[in-house]
Amino acid sequence: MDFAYADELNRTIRIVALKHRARAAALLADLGLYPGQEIVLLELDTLGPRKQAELAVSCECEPPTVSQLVRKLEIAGLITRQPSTTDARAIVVDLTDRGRALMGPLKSRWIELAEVTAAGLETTKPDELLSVVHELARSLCPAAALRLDQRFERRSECRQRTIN
Amino acid sequence: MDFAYADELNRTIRIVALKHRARAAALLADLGLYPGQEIVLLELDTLGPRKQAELAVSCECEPPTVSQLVRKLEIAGLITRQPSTTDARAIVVDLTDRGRALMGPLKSRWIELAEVTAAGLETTKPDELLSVVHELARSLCPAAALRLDQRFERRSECRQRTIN
DNA sequence: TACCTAAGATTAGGCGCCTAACTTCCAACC
DNA sequence: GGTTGGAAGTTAGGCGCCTAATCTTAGGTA
Repeated sequence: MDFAYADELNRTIRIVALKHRARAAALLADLGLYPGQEIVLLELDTLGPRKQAELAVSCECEPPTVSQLVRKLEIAGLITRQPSTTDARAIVVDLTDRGRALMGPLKSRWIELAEVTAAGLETTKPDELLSVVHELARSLCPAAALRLDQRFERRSECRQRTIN
Repeated sequence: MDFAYADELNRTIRIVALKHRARAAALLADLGLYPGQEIVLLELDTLGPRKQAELAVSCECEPPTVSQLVRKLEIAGLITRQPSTTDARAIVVDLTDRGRALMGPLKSRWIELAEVTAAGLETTKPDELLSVVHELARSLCPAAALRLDQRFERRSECRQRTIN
């Protein structure tokens, strides 16, 4: 691979990463959330109460990160942390009513973020976009991509069919 | 747009962002660099000595960020900071010999990062990959995408031609 | 000349994210 | 039943990145 291509690819991915996060930050700001926290909330909403260790896996970040995220979300009154009844080491995290009440607005911002992200597509179709980004994820972290596959099983099957 | 699509798109982009940065961190670690610093060095190498304000623009980050990056790179002995002769407010940053000596290894890691990133592509061709990611950048931050266009003028013209 | 807006840079403080090191507890094994 | 290896969680410290506020200087205008 030549340097020019590599440079452009790396730079562009970096910009997408930076700006996607910045957009998220702007959209989440008036909910009192910082980017990263929304993942935890969305996770708890769709999968139910979970131990922090499980959250770390499904949020694709390390235990210390989830530890801090969860602490601040608890202070904000959006989640509860209760020691597990079956494992004295584990802590089970769940949404509070305030947290659940936030999910509506949060989900609509989440959709808005994706819309803004895909708004400038001209030659690329939505399915193709998802396919390409997903291949990137698979390339950079097979384990994470696999977890994404499991989560979005039906859609990814559809994509497989249209590709083959 | 439905929530399932938005969720998958946002999550996947987030994972790509996280893992791309993690890969960069791993590759840069034994050069004594942290991700973010390489951009400054690459910038100085290709564009020559520049004021911090200019670096902030071309590195796509804010002045305080560049201020800290530059301070640490100076401590590391990779760059110099000298007050501008024409503007008493400005500081001109340049590579030292040690910094220049690092560019070879740095560029090869940069290529390696892009190779790893694109290694898992099956159905997507390199040009298509760049095109899609670039459309994402354009969508999220037109100004940044425009600056990328100027930087990689020839390649982006080629892409335009193959698309139209 | 004096003024005043804007630009360049820094500091302070906060966020997510990481690794390394530590504590507590589970569970399997001798 | 005591021992040991690993899992869950936290703390400490460091990184890039951000916004807001501050200071100094540049450069046009009254």
